[in-house]
Amino acid sequence: MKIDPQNPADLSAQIAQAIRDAIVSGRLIVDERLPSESELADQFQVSRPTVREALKRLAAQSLIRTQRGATGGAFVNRLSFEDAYSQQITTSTLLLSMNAVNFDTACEARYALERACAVLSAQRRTADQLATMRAEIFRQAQPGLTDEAFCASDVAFHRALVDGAGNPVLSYQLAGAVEAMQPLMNMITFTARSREEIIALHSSIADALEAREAALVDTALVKLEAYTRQLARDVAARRRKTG
Amino acid sequence: MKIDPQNPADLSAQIAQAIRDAIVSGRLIVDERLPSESELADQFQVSRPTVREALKRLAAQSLIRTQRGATGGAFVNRLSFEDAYSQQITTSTLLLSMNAVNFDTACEARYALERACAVLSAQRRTADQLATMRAEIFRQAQPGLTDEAFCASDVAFHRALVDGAGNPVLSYQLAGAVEAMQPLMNMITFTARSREEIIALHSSIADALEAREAALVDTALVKLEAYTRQLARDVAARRRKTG
DNA sequence: AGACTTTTAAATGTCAGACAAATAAAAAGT
DNA sequence: ACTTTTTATTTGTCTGACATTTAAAAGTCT
Repeated sequence: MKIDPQNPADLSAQIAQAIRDAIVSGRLIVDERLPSESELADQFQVSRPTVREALKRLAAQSLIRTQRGATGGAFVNRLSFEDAYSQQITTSTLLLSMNAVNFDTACEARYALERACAVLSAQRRTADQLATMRAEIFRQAQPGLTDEAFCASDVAFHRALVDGAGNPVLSYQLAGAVEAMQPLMNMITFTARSREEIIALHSSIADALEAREAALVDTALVKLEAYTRQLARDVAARRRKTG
Repeated sequence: MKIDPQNPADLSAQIAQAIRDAIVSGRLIVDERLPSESELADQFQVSRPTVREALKRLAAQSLIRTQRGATGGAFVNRLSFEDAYSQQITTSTLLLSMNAVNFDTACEARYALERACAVLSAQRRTADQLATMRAEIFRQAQPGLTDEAFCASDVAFHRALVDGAGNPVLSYQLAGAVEAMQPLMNMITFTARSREEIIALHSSIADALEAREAALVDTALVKLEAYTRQLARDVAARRRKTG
């Protein structure tokens, strides 16, 4: 692991990249302890604060974890699916909000991915996952539920649907797409009437999954997508009128 | 923006989180300049190195960029799709390699997502994207092509297919899935015979896209997935025998 | 006056050395 | 043999300084 002191880029960025490469290439393995900060400073011929900046960069990506104390230090972190989820969610959320992604575009992407899961979910969903979905539908039907709580329940419902595919890689990929859309969905304030319609569609999805009918799940999801986009158009139209 | 000095967590992590929250919530907007490191140190009542560690954490997530010089400083970064791609690719790659994800699981996820794109791609692919795919197929047929180059061309082919959907959010989501699998794919050393088969399937995909026949694209992708998994099984079986 | 050069100020990047706090192992004491 | 104390190591933080980059301000020449 070496760096180029002539490189105009930050030393801490170069050091972080060198260590990152070592991890990705497998030269550093999971749970292996990195040299102490002082040793790294010697190795790279830089000061300890510079090394620390590099290590913080890696920590921000969950590539390492640090422990204080006698046997402490920086350890290569096993990137868990959970860590990956949360990173993907922040990235996706920012991407959508900062680039002013069209609602239709985000919606289309989300349902395209979700329908891909639904086929597998119809084959493999567990009784437990189905029960989760039914419970969320029940919660959604409660009168007096706030918009935020309704949306959160919606996310939980779809999360269960996605997890039903029994493929953690798929779940990870979709977590970002589904959750990142929540702020956009929150902008669609639901009337009692539109909630009813959504709950009905959720129910037909659950029914189809219970019967393991992939085609029916797909149909219901297509309808739900169309309805969601319709609601968004209505909100936009109302804004143009009043605003 | 405040932090809790009693919190046992690292001050730099707390500060990073406080600024991150401000960005995600929109209190800090794109291209806005953060206070200088010294000013932040005063605000948070910590030293400048601590502030710097926090800023490096944010820089590692592409949330800010820094500029030196008189009018320099840290600026809120517009997270580009490209930045998001590369982050997703490293995360996905590590996730797959560190968690010893089953090849079948990764493969299933990848093709499920890709088939979701293919439907849209059949409707919207441009002549340019189709030409890219044909060019990659041509490259793949060159004798003497290394395994690495063949795999890279394979990635480019599928990338064009995904981009054909004309939905940047979908492209972003899939970049990780497709590219992260390349190391796993590289483990399947392709014989001349299996290359032929893959090229034939690629051609049928391109033909179907040219004719805008979504169903045919889907069929070809299903075949390609089945064949890929078959190849992986063969390699695994051969390893058990010889190793 | 206008164009060019030099100076200056502000900001990040880096360094050195120090102390605090946490932690586990080693040493001491009961 | 068990408990307590000490000690060494490592990360976390602070202070202060200097280097480097950069743009604006000041100065100079035509």
